[in-house]
This record gives sequence, C-alpha cells and structure tokens, in this order.
Amino acid sequence: MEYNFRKIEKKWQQQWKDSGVYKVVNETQRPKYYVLDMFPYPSGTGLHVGHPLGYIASDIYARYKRLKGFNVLHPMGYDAFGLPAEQYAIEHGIHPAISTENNINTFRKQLDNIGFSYDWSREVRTCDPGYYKWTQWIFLQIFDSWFNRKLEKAQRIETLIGIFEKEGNAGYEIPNEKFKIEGSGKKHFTAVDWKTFDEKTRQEILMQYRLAYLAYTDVNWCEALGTVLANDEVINGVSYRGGFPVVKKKMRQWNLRITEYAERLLIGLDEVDFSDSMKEIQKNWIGKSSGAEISFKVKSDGPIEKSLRVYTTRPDTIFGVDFMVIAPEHELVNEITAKSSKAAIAEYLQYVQSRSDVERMAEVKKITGCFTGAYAINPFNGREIPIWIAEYVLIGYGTGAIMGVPCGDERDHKFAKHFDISITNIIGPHYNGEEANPTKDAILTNSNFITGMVMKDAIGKVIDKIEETGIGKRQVNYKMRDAGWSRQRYWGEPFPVVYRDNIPYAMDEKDLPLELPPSDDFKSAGNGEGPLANVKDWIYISEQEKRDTNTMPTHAGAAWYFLRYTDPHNDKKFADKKALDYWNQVDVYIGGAEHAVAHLLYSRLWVKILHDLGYLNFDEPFRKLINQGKITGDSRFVYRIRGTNQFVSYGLKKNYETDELHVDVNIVNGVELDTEAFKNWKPDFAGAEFILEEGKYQCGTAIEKMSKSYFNVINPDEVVEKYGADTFRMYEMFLGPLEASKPWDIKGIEGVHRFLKKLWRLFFDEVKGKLWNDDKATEAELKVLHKTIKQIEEATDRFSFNTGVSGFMIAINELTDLKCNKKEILEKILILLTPYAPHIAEELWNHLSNKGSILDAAYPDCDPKFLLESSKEYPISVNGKLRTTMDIALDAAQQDIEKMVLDNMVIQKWLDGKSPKKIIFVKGKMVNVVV
RNA sequence: GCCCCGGUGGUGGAAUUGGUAGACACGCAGGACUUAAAAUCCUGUGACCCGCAACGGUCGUAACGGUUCAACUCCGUUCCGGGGCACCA
Repeated sequence: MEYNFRKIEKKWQQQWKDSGVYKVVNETQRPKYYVLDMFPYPSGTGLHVGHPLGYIASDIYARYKRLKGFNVLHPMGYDAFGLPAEQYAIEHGIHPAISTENNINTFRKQLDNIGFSYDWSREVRTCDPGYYKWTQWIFLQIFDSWFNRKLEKAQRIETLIGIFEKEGNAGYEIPNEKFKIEGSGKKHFTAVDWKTFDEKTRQEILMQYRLAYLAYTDVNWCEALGTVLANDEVINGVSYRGGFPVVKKKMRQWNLRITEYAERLLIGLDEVDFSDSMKEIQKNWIGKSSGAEISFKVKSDGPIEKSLRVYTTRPDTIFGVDFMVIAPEHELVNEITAKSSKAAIAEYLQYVQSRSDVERMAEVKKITGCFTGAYAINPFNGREIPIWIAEYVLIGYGTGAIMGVPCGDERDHKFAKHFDISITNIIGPHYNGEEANPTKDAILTNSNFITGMVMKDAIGKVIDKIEETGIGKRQVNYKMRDAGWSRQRYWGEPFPVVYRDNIPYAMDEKDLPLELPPSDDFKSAGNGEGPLANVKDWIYISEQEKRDTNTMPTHAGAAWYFLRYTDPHNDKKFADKKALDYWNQVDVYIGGAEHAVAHLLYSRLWVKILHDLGYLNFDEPFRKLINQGKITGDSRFVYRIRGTNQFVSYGLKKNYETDELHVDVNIVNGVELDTEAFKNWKPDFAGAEFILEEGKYQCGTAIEKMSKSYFNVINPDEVVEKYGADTFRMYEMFLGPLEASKPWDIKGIEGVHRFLKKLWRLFFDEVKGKLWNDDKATEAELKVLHKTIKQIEEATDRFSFNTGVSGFMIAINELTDLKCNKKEILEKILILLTPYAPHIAEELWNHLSNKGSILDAAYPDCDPKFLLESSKEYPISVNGKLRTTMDIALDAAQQDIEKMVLDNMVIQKWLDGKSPKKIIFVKGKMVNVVV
C-alpha cells in the first residue's frame, strides 16, 4: 500500500466538513485560546503561494493548542469592501457585490485545498448588511462620545452636555485650538452661555468634541481615483494604489479623533507582544516629542500686540537663537510684515502657493525663505531676533513657528549660511563653524544663566524658568493627525446619519443597517462627491433630510471583525458580552507587516473606545502579533533581439541588442526554457527562433514581488496537486523562519515529500503490507520519542515551525535506522505530527488504532528521564561507574565530585572554593564548571 | 540624515539562558539495485594541514578590537544588506 496523498487528503477534508469537527462552542469549561489570521481582501487574482504562509502557521498553532486541551477559536472571513471591486465594476460593468462573491468562492476553494481547521460557521464578510449594521452601530457609539482628558478616556456625549449645563467648558479645552464659537468669536463659554446657544451652535460645539466628527479639513484629494485618501494611503505625494497625484483640498469630511488617544496608543505598546520593528513603526507614526512652547514679544514697524509662539524640543538652546521661522500660512504673517518687506513677502507667498506637495517633497534640500522685517525679543536677554518665513516650517505641526539655532540644528545651519545670518556659538569647541552639532552633552557657553551647564540638564531648568515667568509651558506634541474617515466611493459602509439643516444626527439603532442603495453607476458624481450622490432618491429622504454621500474606508470593517467572530450571528448586539468576555483578546494574531500603521492603529483605537464605553473588559485587541514574511517571486526572462522574433540565451545576450521579457516560470525548468512550450505560450511567439548555448536556452533570473504581470505567480493549487497539502504545508514552514521574507523556491520540496513517504514506510511495506506491532519499545526508541516530543513542543511554542519540521525529519530518520515499527511509538509521533500534516496523520492513525479521530487525541507529555542523551551533557566514568553530568550535579553527597576536583587544578581555580552546580563535558573531558 | 532589525558552508537555514558551530534539507560527488531510467537506499561533503589510521592538528559565524576558563551569542568601532521615518523643530 503506497502513500496516495490525493485520495487521503480528499477523504479527510470531506470527513472533517461532514462531521463539523472544527466547530467551536462558546460554552465550555476548557480554557480558551484565540488564534487569528488577518482576513484577506478577496482580490480577483486568487491566492498565490505567499498568502497561505501565515494561514498555515496559524493553523498549526491552532491545532497544536487544541491538542493541548484548549478551546481554540480559529476563524476566517473576508475584508470584502474596497476600491478594487469598484474599479473592476467601472471597467467591466459587473456589480461589486457579484465580483466579490465570485472572488470569495475562488478563495474558499483554494483555502479548502490546504486542509485548514477554520470554523467556517463563524465566517464574516464586511460587505454583508448583517455585519456592517454593527460597523455603523460602532461608528455611532464613537460619534456619540468625547474624550475626557482629565480621566483620559472616552465618555458618552451626554456627560459633556451635563458639564456644559453646569459649568460651561472652562475646564474642558476644545481640542481644535483654532475653533471659535459663532457669534462670540471665543473659545470658552459659561453654563449661562450654553443655555442661550441655539441648536445649531450647540451641535457645532459638540462636534468639536466628538470622537467621530465632521470638519472642513485639508484632505488628500486624488482626482484620478475621485476620492480622498488617508495619510497612510499617500506615499511620496502619490496614491498608494495606482500612483496617481494627490493634492490638498479643503472638504467637509468625517474624521476620527485618534489624536486624543495618541498617548494611550503609545503606552499600550508596552503591554503587547509585537516585534521591535512593528512597535517602532507605530511609535514613529504617533511621533511623540516633548519640549516647550515659548512666547516671544514681537516688534515690527512698531510693537505688535500678539506674541509669537514657537515650539521647541530644545529649550536649552534658547541663547543660540539667531532667527525665527514661521510657516508661510501662519496667521501672523500679514500682521508682522514690515512695510519695507511687503513686496518681497508677497512674492514669496506667491511662489509657495505655486508649489505642489510633490514638488515640495521632491526638493526637500532646496533652501528658500524671506525676511519679514519683524523681530522677536528674546525674553531672557532682550536680544532682537529676525523673523523669517520659509516653506520648510509646516503649519500643521507644533505652533507652525520655530526658533532657529544654527549651531545645533543642521537645517537651521544651512538656512543661516544660505541667507548669511550670523551664528551664535553656545557649545564652545563642539561647534566647528562648518556644520551643526545636535549634541545634548556639550557644556553651554554664551548662555546667560545656564552657562556652564550640560545641555541635557539645562532643558528642565529653562522650562522651569519659562513656566515661572509665565512666558511659556511644558508641551508634548504628536505627529499623528486625526484620521480622515470619508471616502467618495460606493462600495463601503454608508454613514448612518441624517442631515437636518446641514447638521448630522445619528440614525436610530432600530433603523440599522443603513443599506447601500442598489446602483450600477459607480463613477464619482463630481464636485468632490462620491457615486452615492448619483442615487438622488436615496440621498434626499425629504426636503429637510439628507443622507451622507460618502462611505467609510475599508479600515472600518476591519477595525473590529475579530470581535464579531466571537458571536457572528447575533442580530441584537455586535457580540454578546459573555462571548466577548470569554474569548477576550486575540492571543496570537498573524499577518503581514504592511498593516502596521493603518489597520492595527484603527483596531487598537476602536477597542480602546469600546472598552472606555464599557463594552469590552480589555483595551488592547491583540496580545501577540507575528508578521509573516513575504514570499517573493523568482522571475525568469528571455531576451529578444530587437526587431526580430529571435531569442538569445542569457550567456550570449551581450552580443546583441535585446529586450528583456518576463516569461512564465511554469515553462522554465530551473533556468532552462522549454522552447516548445514557449512557442505555444503566446501566439506572438509561435514562430520564435532560438540562439542556444550548449544546446540549451538559459533564462535570466530576478527576485521580485509575486505578480501576474511578471508571470512568476505560483498557485498553491498546482503545488498541492503535485505533492499534496501536507507536503505543501510542511514545505512552506520548512522554507525558513516565519517572519523572514524569502523567494519561492521549489527545489527543496522533494525533501519534505520524501520525508512523508519515509514516514509512510514505517507503517506500510509494498510487499509485506502493514508493519506495526504491539511489541514493547526499547530504551533507544523511547529516547527518540521523548526527545522528539520535547523538540517539537518547544519549537511549536516559539513559532519556530521550520525547526519543528526538521525535528520530525530527524525522528523519522532515527526510527528508520532503529527499524522501529512499534505501535506505542508511532502513535505518539502521529499525534505530534497532526498540526503540521493533519491528513496523513489522521489516515495512519485510522489504520493504527480504533481510538476515534486523532483530532481528539491529547498531546503527549515527554518524560525527562529519556532526555539525558539529547541534552548537551555526556556520560563519564566516575569511580568506575558511568555517570551523567546531570546525575553528578544532582547528587547531594557530591563526594565523587570533590574527589574529581582534587585531581584537577584547573577546576579548582574555576570553583574558587564553592561547590559546583553544573559541569560541562566535551567529548568526555571536563571543560567547565558552573558555580 | 535619523531610528529599528539582520550578516553563519555551494544554497535555504539549525544552535532555548554564553558551553561540542554548521542540526535538518537542497545541491554536488561516489556507490548499491536496474538492460536502462525513474523511484529507493548507502557513503562523503566548511577550509587547510598531517597521515596506514584515528573519536589527530590549525583556522573558521561580515571586519577589527574588548570582556570571559569559554563568545555566532555580551560590549565597542567599522563595513554591508533589509525595513521604517523623513523639512516634525
């Protein structure tokens, strides 16, 4: 009987499906464990071999935890809203709902092929009204909340109204500094004021506090896509999808006030187990810096009433300030510009306006600026400091104004040199006159009351002083901006609000979901409005009532789907509290690093808000995050001699003028092209002629992203067809560490396949049939078994699945050498193997025993007494008896050791009078003693 | 420029807290079975030296230096690669 993996795998996949073994219950005494994959966007191209890498890892871990006695939640679903489906609809006239459904079916077929243990009864799709009802509902909870800075948590908006009615907003600063109340023009109001405000004013004020709010903001507008993009969707001034230009545009948009959570998002990183680089990316994105805000009196043609506020992280350099720079958009520009400078400033402002973001970003090194003719007064020594405007200072960060310290900041130094501003040296010999030195360790010179102090110590002293004198304050800033939450698209969640008098009001919960209206017009309606604006009878409910024409970004559905899996069919709540409490945090989350910023931050934000509002008893969604590496493609090229249909082999191409063309990797064996297959590949190449080297056509190679257009995509279905799902699973793991990126390389797969065949041969012989017996296992065989249990368990525990696979190979090699066919041993090996290669394990288990499904087996414990040989300690002879070092180390009497020690001067030196804990032997010689 | 991660045979990669570096696999070479091939199995495989032989010697984890009885592992400097951020004051 031979290893017929096709038959075996089909049989068991069907059996698992029919028996529903992977269905998970919420009610049980067993401890829970939650293993989650990032759910995929069901693209039209299907899965390639890179996608399942993370899914296989999580499946192994989920199955492993199940064997360990945990009740494991291991679900899968689809992030099914999104731009590509809509683009596809515009190009091909197929409704997004239909193409998405088709794509999901393809995905599902491919996933089923690999033998995953998902509980498909819990599948979620973000585009399903039964799901996005709750996305909308959560959005309304966010809309209905504000962030209480005193308690550092979100609260219901009613609590804020209560405060306003009692005491006005005195202790509760409006987050947007620039906002002014209509009519009064002020930022503060009393309880009495509040009572006099009309509905519109009240709603406008509340909007300033809501965690989901409407505001006219500069958004990243992409004309080609007809939509707004979030900051993280814009890369170097162009859209991340398509690479189209993006410009700033003021639009009334929904935003999430994520900035209020900046500090908690930062602190929360300490509690979770993410990789260093992942934490680093999030920290950078949040971009916390601490320093001080300082006010400077200003003088121009005459004294100016308003003072200039600057933000600095280095108040210690206050005496090295040689100029000030304010952003061109700064509100003081007009007011302070001296008559003599008016013309020059106007010209400069015009220049700045003409510059697009792309240009500004491309010419970062270019130094431009213009003197305003005004001066700021250094409050400590009265020195007059010229104020400039320059585009390198951004209006959106800090106060939009900086103090220029050329000896300590590189940009400031270049600016000073370029405009010939004299430079004050406050760090003595640490400044060489040629380039700035940003040190914090220098001793200050020329610095009034802080002269002689070390810079980093002076920071606190200066801040204390400016707070004492009331000219400034300690200040923490974050780079992170609020998240734009409106998209001018059709295929997303409609905003569950109704506008009356242009004020948005939350829809009643019982009217949710607000379903997308049927439509087949997906082109943007122009004027910055999305396709929904075309559906007039949906948008206009009545003359007074109007809906929002935008939809939410795909991040919305993905920001909470892991909560829905706990109770996916609930139509009364987003999930039952009991289910949420039981399943709690995701214990292990596996997915790509590309979601580091957007998806993870928004998920963390939503969970924190839901936690603050009392819906969850945890405030970080993911306890541990693992980023699987990408599997890249291994492309092949052919070289066509220009203007001909002749193709020249790689080694000879330098003799001709050629064009490099990608060729389908499936018709190349190694680097050797199958020339007949090539002729049949595309009609253009039917008459191709080849210039060969040594009778073969050699292709060029390159490692690049796996993509249809590079013809380097490997479909997992083909690999599974050829070698089987178990081989595929083990091979993807064997390729290397889960987190490393690596090119797809089929060469090694034979080795893994051979291993499974070798395993099979321990059970079956083609001639003799079944081989196993009930004999008692020998000491040597037990050693192999227990060493293997230990190794696989440890490897699996630390997600080192590549060493796990190796562990099996070693075990099978050793058992083959021992000719071990003992049922007692083989049974246990099969249990260990189940997470990695479930089909073959189940099949062999079925032949071997009548104990039911292997999926119900318990993970075996390893017995330490068999592990000695596998440890790094070697047996030696002491007084004629064979002892292991572990024996010796554990021996309380220790007489033998003392005798040995007396014989060995080196050891005596190491021991230094203490008694040994552990002795290390190498090849029977003692090399070290641990005391 | 700043921040994070990494660099081990021909290749992918092992080495859990500093303790036999190179497990396991690929590839390669040789052999067995076979008319032959495939499949399977066996042997060898970091470099160099010595030798009839050895469980013989020397070197060796990007480079140099340090700590230690002992360093792929810890510390310092440099080089290279990958990722992130980037006029963020």
